[in-house]
Parts: sequence; structure tokens; C-alpha cells
Amino acid sequence: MKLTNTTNWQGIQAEVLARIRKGKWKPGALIPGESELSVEFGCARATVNRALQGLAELGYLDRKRRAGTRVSLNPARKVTLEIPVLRLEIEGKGLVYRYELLDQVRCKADSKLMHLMRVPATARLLHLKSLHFAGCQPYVFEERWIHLNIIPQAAKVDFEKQSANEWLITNVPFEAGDITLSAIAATVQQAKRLECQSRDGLFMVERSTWTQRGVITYVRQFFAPGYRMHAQL
Amino acid sequence: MKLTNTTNWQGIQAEVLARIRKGKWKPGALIPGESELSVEFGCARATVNRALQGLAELGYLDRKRRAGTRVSLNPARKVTLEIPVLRLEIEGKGLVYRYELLDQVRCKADSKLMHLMRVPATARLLHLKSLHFAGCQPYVFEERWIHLNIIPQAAKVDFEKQSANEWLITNVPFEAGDITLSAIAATVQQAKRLECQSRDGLFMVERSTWTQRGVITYVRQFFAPGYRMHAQL
DNA sequence: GAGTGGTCTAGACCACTGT
DNA sequence: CAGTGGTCTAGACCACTCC
Repeated sequence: MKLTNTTNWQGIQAEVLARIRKGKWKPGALIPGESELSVEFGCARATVNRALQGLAELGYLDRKRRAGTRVSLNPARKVTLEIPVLRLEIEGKGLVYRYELLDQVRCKADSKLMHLMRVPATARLLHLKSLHFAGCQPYVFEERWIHLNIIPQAAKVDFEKQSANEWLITNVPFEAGDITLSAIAATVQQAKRLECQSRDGLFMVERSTWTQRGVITYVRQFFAPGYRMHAQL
Repeated sequence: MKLTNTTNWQGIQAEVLARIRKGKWKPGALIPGESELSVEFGCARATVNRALQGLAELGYLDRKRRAGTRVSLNPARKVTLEIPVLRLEIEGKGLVYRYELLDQVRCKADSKLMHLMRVPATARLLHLKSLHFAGCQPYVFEERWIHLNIIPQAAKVDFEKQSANEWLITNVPFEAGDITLSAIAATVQQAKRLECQSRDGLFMVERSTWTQRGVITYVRQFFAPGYRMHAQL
């Protein structure tokens, strides 16, 4: 009857997940303790622990010391998304990837950027605009600001040859960052860049990365209409 | 000098991550083996293994047997997103959550749905439209189809009292699912529902869940303009 | 205070893969 | 075939929290 191999932690995880999904263990219910399960599956408690910890991370289980392990009331509420590496994503579709630098200027921070990058108005910034193509079609329009007070070397880099992303990854260590996903209506400018209609819905990805010394770079990418980000539950 | 406690796996993980981010171990470089690190940190190899496996899952490291562990060329390309539980998300902002069923009809699958839900044209479906409010503001417009051939009980449920999501979670076990994020321009209908302008950019979340017997439900949620989904790198 | 999960250890064997 | 990571074990102690 049991198809999964319950001698390793992946098998145990699959079996536990199956019991949750089939309703044998219902949302909110307490499941047997680790030692009890280790007897049932004929393995060490550590192995059961490994399996259950994974499920807890994925949001299927809620675990508390003393209180035991319960099936989450909202199973599968966490999803891991792969942040697309544009070159690979496009080449994965069998299309030719091309990158084009549109504009590169130095500037100061306006009030919006001061807020987004948490920099003073006096900060020296490098503002880059670029396009990523999938074949002949524009795929992503990207706007990036680099904080030159923190990364002065960036002023001398030729971003026509190497995309800012590639250069930053290999040359500038960072300590933390965040990412935001949202949707906007294409402006006239953006529509022209992406060869779509003004006020089309665009998928927007914003990223900031920083070190202790402050925000290094802020980038926002506008994906051509129809872009979809996909994940399994 | 070293602030993190390197006696437990989280501490070791933090230390390794710091070395990557500070550039001590650069993208593409081979890092010391597990046994070597376990000597350096004064712990068992299993503890180092736990730390490094976590970083590999997050996309910071690439590990291969025999070949060793390398720093990923694209650090932090995976992000775990919390799928918002609308009620909790709204209440977390200090606003009152309210749910309203707009429409509930039985229907057959049109060609789009046949594709999305992988059902035949003869499938009996229940089509629900509803709104989630944050305070007085519409927050999400939701359209859902439930496959009545698989879940006939759904025909008798009063979805005015309990949202379809809540009912499904507690009553219908599922085996798998997927989720898609995208952006669209609001239609006139959607704009009316969400009290926004037609052709505003809307963040759309689509989810399907299924068992061996087929797709149980397909739902798409349209978030009011300005919605942002956020995560840490 | 007692029982749960969280973690560590030391050792062992296995699975994969580069040379 | 040798060396790396992947996993398991049995036992131990700790940390938390419900009763």
C-alpha cells in the first residue's frame, strides 16, 4: 500500500505530507510526537525530526516545545520563488539573450530616491537605464541607481559590456537586501521601451541591497506584459 | 571580533554567510570542506553540514559530492514568500477585515477554463465572485471556480458565511498545487469592484489545487492598486 | 515539574562524481 | 578509486512551555 520509502527522511516527509493532504491528520490537529513516529517508521528520532522540521519550514506544520506538532491551519502558505536570472530564463526558453545600455548619468537623489535608498540629498548616484531582450522582443526594462559614495569604483565601469547586475555580484559584497513585487500601469515612456501599450499592466520587481555603510544599489525591473512568475505549492 | 556564536549551526551559518557577503569567499570559489570547517569551528561535521545545507537551499552555495562546495555565482536567487492570508494581513495593518460574496452560480467550463483547470467541457463548476475589504476599502477581488464533479458537497455550502478558501482548507484535502504571480490592466468590471480606474495595474495571484482525481479549484485574486508583496533576501 | 521539540556528538556507511 | 557531501544512528543534554 505504502509507495514511499519511509526509511529516509524524504520518505518520511512525503508520508507525513500525504497524511495531511489526504485528511488523515486535519488542520489544527495534534500529530504523534517524534519518538512515537520514530518507532512507527523504524528509524532514529533525528530522522523524524529532519522530516518534520522541513515541513514546518514550508508552513505545513506548527511545532512548539512541550505543546507538540500540529497541522497548520493554513497549509502551504509559504512558497519559494526563484528570482529569475534574466539571461538564464530567456536562454531557457530557447531565445537569444541580449542586453542594451540605454542611458548612464550621474545625478543627485530626489525626494523619492532619498526615501527608497535612505540616502541624503547630497548623495552622488549613478543612474542606469537598460533593456533586456528575448530574441528581438524587449523583455525587461530596468532602471538602477548605484550609490557612488559607497561604491566609487562603479563610476569607471563600462556598463555597455557588462550588465550592472553582473558587475555588482562579482565585485561588491553586500550584507542584506530586500525585494518587492508589485504591479503598475505602464507609463508612456515605459510602453515605448517595452513596445507595448501605455497603461498595460506591468509586473515590477524592486530590489535594494546594502551593507552596514548604507544602501549600495536600488533597481527596479519592469517586465513586458504577459510575464508570469510561477511556483509549486 | 567575531560576534556570532559559532558553537551552534545557526552561528556557523551566519559566519559562513558573512564570509560570502564580505567577499572573503567570492562567487564561484571553492570553500573548505565540511571536515575542515568542523575542526575550525570546533564542532561535529554534522553541525557544519546542517549550516551549509541551509545556505545551499537558500541559493548561496552550490554543493556537489566529490566536487566540494562553491559560493553560488548568483547569491540569493531564491526567496521565500509568504502567501498572504488576507484576513490576517488586513488585521495586521490594524484594519477591519470583511468578506462579501458577490455572486454564486453553476456553470460549465468555457475554453479558457478547460485549459486552466484541465477539465472537459462537460464538467460542472461552481463559480464564485467575492470581495475582501480592508476597512471600507476593497482590497481583493476574487474569482473562484470549484469542480463540482470532484467536490459535490460544495454545492450545498453557504459561502456567504464562510469564505470558500476557509471551507476548502478545512474540508477538502489536496495533494498538490501551483501558484502564479502576474500583472494585468484592470478591466472596467474589475475597476468598478475595486473602486479604482480602468486600466490601473493590478497584481494578480492565481492558484490551482488538485488531487489525483483532478483539479479541485482554481482561484484568481486581483489586488487593489498599490499592493506590494515583500520579502527579505 | 514533566514532556515536548531543538540541537549536538562521534562514528559509520553510502552515493555520487572528478580524475 | 578516492574524496566529497548526504544521511543515519543512538544517545545525550538543553530550552521551552503547558499543566
